[in-house]
Amino acid sequence: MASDIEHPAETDLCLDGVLRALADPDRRAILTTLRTTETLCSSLLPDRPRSTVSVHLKVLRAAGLIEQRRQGKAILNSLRSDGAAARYPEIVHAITSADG
Amino acid sequence: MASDIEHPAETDLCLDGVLRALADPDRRAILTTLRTTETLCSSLLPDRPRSTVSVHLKVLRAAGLIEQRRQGKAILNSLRSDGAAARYPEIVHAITSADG
DNA sequence: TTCATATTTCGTGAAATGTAGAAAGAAAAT
DNA sequence: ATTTTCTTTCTACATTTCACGAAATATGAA
Repeated sequence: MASDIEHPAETDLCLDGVLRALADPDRRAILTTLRTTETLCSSLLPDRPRSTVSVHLKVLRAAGLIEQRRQGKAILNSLRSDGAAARYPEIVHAITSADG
Repeated sequence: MASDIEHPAETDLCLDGVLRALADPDRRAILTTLRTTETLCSSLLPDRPRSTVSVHLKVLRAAGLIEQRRQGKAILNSLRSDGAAARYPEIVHAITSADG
């Protein structure tokens, strides 16, 4: 059973989704972490339950901001360079480099 | 009775407020209009009741994105250059110039 | 002051979002 | 096949957000 992780095409992204995804401090914190390291779901936001972090990651992935790929049992999360960052380069760069 | 319109100081602004204000299509449409013309509340978003537009303007003002000043009976809305645009220049510029 | 204009606030309901525990899914090791 | 590990979905609930009409406020004119 291939557990495909769905990543939207760049053309399916919309500014609204990107901005709503970015309008949450926890999700921006996730992006800040991913800027320097590929990280597992369980390592991001240690103070939140896994299910909560998982939902945040789903929002970020649907917005085209991150990429998730399975590696063994775990799933590696990283910034996605061909998605929102490609379609709205200035916006994504400005916000993800603004720090928290 | 002076009805002061409160504009937050630049130092009181926060990224979260700015991004949440920008994460709404109607509010971004307002900003797009204000980019070229000072406009009355009643002229922005003709398809929405005044009360709704008024709340959007309040959110934008609290985020430091717009300035409101009374002129006679009406209130003129314009982009604010010393607020969010000064504190988060790249972000605000990137988003407000991305258009819809 | 009374009236007209322009906007804001209030009260309410609908929709979206965030949180979290429990159960289920996916992959590797035994 | 069973167990273990990591993650996601399910389900429920609380909070937030948004929209709208009605009433209230602010200003200028008659």
